[in-house]
Amino acid sequence: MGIDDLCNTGLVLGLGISSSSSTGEYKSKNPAKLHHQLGKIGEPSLTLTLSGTEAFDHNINPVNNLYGQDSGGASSLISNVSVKRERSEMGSEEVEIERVSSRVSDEDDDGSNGRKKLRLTKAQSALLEESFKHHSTLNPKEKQELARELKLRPRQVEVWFQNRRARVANEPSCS
DNA sequence: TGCCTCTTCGCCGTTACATCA
DNA sequence: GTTGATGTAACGGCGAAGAGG
Repeated sequence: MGIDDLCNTGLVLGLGISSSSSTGEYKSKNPAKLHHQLGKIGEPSLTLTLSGTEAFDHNINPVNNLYGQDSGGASSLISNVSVKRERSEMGSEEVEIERVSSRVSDEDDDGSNGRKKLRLTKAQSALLEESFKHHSTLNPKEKQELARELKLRPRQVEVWFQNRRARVANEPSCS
């Protein structure tokens, strides 16, 4: 997918920080810490709107459907180890996700613990790309919002951004 | 004040899966 | 139907930095 494709998605994205912190100065140079602090200092807001498509439901690929989406954006079929961070990020909700996921894993019909590979839909990728254009890193709140909008787990959003940053780092600079 | 532990994050290298020629 | 190449989601480990004791 190229940038041109993104222009045709009809997606509208808004990102902003609704805090009174107008200086934009944070203690840490480490983006990780910066966003950690940012999450405490202000209340970043993220607005995602799908103006050109209906719900994702029309675009969900078979893999996504296989994962089963709930209202919190949590996938039901996830590995036992993948919830390590989200537990601490989201508190009780993530504990629930972990509980459900382990249940599903136990019931894995073919008995294999191999990971299923999620393929993001075009709409999901477009939204992530659009968000990435604004910020190559996400603070926890933005991550939560994005995950909710995309019906993905926060961890999946986080991984996507990680991989995306890695791709950018490996891309030859074009200008 | 300095040290230690814990927590959270991003980065890196790698693995594993899905798709295509 | 099989195979190798490619793209990428996901994992595990590591170090950095802040918070709290």
